[in-house]
Amino acid sequence: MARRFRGESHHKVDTKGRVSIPASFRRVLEQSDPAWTDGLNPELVIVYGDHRRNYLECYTIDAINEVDDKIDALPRGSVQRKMLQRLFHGQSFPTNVDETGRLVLPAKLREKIGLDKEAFFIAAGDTFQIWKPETYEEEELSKTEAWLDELPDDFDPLSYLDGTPES
Amino acid sequence: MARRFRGESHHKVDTKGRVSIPASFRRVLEQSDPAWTDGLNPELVIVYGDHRRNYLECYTIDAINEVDDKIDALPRGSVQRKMLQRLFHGQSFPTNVDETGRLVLPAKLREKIGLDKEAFFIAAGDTFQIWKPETYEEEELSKTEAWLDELPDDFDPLSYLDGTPES
DNA sequence: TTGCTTCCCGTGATATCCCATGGCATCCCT
DNA sequence: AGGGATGCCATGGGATATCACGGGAAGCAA
Repeated sequence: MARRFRGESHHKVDTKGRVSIPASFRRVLEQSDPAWTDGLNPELVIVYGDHRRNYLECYTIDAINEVDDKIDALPRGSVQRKMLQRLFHGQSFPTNVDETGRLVLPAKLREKIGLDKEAFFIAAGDTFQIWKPETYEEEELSKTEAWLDELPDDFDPLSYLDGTPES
Repeated sequence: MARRFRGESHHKVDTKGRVSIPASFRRVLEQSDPAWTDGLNPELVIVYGDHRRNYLECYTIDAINEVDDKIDALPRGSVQRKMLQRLFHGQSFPTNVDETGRLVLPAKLREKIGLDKEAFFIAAGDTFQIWKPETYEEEELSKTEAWLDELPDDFDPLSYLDGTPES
């Protein structure tokens, strides 16, 4: 397993759809792109998914290759394979970080998640996500809170790490 | 394995049946045509299939060669071999991208899938498909949704990748 | 001729590339 | 510990190349 993304931050989106990605994320993208060598710009794949997904998920080359390999392993013609191909091959956008460490998000993608002047980045293991800040706050934070509220006051999420069965 | 197609987009079909291929798809077609060198126009094979298929499936040269090899490996005279030959050799149309990055779809093919003024392109692994936009939206998107709707709200299709048993 | 197909040329709209700047954090020298 | 000097980082703007798309004219066949 290559390096992991870590952290969260906000960045401006300019009129051309350009947005700086967190500098630390760039290091991970570089390490996880087999074709990358010093001086080059790392590639990545943005999966935007169907209409109900309201954020962009960014995959390193290693991560997307892993997904592709697994899709290839599914039986040709199976529903699952078709669906996953549609999701990961069809509803995705391959791109690369530019010279100055930015990503350009096509209008289509910005509109899809309602991105305007600002974008919110958050790490998620070997991928990271791009959200419209308002969406994230309203939907995701409240979800997490609701989840935590259901648990006993003194509950420590860490206990999940050791294979505690789900509630 | 050569490069993969990725992404989806809409393009105009003019009165002559010409339609631009997504620029990124062209790069894949070039890489996957053994005869291609800079300046040339890549070849490809359009498989249109029997009457029940309502889209066109486009194969790179490498991809179609792979299919052909597999067909050749089947026992001569077997039903499977005959059917596959009919589908991939008979019901297909070899062509090439033109100078300006377009494909010319003969009237026969356009009529078969009801193509009119606009075409929808979507990647599917090592091939891509051309749909009449309305057909795709009505038939395929609803299928995908039905599939997703059956799943729990917070279900991630990715979990299929790790050998989760079928529901 | 009438209808296709093929080739060549033109054009507006993006997308991409290249260059520029202000703000921090770090390093280094004294 | 001051006080640059240095370098990465986030952001902006203009120039240029590419793309999607349309139209005309030549070639060819019925």
